[in-house]
Amino acid sequence: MSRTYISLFSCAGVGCYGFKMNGFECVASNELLAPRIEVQKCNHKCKYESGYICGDATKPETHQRIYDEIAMWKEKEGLEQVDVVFATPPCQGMSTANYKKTDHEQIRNSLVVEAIKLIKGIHPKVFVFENVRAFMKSICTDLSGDDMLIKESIYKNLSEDYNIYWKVINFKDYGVPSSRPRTIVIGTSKELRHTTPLQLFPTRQNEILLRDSIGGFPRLAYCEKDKSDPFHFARPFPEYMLDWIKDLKEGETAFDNPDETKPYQLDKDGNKIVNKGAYMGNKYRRLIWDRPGACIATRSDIMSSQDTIHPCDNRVLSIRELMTLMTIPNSFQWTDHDSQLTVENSDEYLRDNEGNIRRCIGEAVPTQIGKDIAGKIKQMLDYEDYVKCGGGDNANNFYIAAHRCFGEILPQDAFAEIDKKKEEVENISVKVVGIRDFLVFVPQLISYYSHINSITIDVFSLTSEEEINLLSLLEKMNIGSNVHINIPERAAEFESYNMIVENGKCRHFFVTILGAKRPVKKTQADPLQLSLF
DNA sequence: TATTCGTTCGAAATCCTTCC
DNA sequence: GGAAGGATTTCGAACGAATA
Repeated sequence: MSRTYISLFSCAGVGCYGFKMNGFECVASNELLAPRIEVQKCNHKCKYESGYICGDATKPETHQRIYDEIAMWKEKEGLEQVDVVFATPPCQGMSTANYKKTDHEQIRNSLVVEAIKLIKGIHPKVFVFENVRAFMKSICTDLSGDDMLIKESIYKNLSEDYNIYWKVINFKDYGVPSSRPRTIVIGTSKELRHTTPLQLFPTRQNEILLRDSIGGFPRLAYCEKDKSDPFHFARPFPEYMLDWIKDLKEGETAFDNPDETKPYQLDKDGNKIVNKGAYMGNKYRRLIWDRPGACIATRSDIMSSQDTIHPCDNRVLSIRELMTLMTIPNSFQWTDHDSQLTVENSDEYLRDNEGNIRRCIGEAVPTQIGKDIAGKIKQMLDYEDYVKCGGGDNANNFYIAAHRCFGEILPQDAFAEIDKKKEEVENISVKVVGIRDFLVFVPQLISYYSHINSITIDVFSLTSEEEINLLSLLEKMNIGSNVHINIPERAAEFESYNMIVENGKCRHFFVTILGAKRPVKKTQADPLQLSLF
């Protein structure tokens, strides 16, 4: 049977399309707005029509419809347990682009609580939240009725059953050609013996420049349409605005123009009012070819919104260009008759739907991110099944080793400290004291620094038995060519480390320690640790 | 300093009902 | 059937705080 998932606050299903590309079946998809559900239908997201659940997630009947759908799948399809719940609750209350947010946004933030409720009820093998950078630090009203951080609410309600790991990453570093800092929270059921959240995060990739992603698209003059693609056209705007933008170089905003070509508005008497607030530096601004694209927002249709102007044409980006910047494949359908749309017959359709499409793109999870995470989930769940059915368990990676040893991933306070430093490093050296600290921190460390040139880890304070077993484990493992693990006799006289991990916590971060010679203390490993090997 | 899954506002367009 | 008038939705542009 295919892998299954349920998506909550699914918008147009752009991120979910990545699940589909990995062969996942959608059991139920909940979204408030009907036009967005229609887009999902065009892409045949759900196997059954009843899987498209258009309704308010705060209403009990909406929850019930999701449970009914699961029950139907259990009966008809032999579903035992939903594999994934993928939730992307609305983020307006947390977005920093929304300066007019008020306290009532907390009500909307609390939609995340509906997702938590559903995850508790559905009990999937894995859950994934995707949201804006401030997600975990925002306040919600918890199931208990108390106001607390979303992070606290997630841990309070779900950490009993799930190992949880979260990171803020910028999707431009993960195969998406436009900037998009987002929080990813992944939880894996503690019933899974071989999977931890660390393994399911997207894989870091080199940045993709605007030139390399949309540079090859046909250039378009004012109001011109590409004859071969109805979604690639220069959206019309008033002709007088051409003077504002036609001479802009990449990265320049029309607000820096001389007075005669500054953006203006006419008042009731027909007098020009020149607009220039303190924060208008990215409005009426041209994008830059040799950088990744800017974050795609909901109002990509107008030049007065943020970073919407093409690097050299006098127009905003076309729908097709936006799709490319959000890694939405051309096979993704916005209507049930995409293939019949032509430049000649698309005007009416676009008149009615362009706004919706652009908003959907601006609120989407890039397909590539959904695809990457879904692919990793599938791989690990297949492995779980393989072992369960009697296949060999090679227990050959750090994540599993740490997982079995301690049963859960430690809280991430240590890594929050690293985040605070915000230093771009190419090489790091780490001293780790003791097998326990090694198993708890090194997997997270390697995951965190997977993109850098080299990670050198010196491990101290091992018993002879631990040392032999660790060497044997290392031999079997595939931990990446940038990771070097040594078991030296003692720290070199003038050795310096970027980080020392000792006594169950990271005590120093990026503190260079010269002459860090310490007595090697032999400790007795406890039976649990030994049983690992 | 640069950036951001946005909201608000007025105005225009569209929809809907009533009346002649 | 079509004009008038009101209700609702959509459109175009303006606009700033929080965060890193």
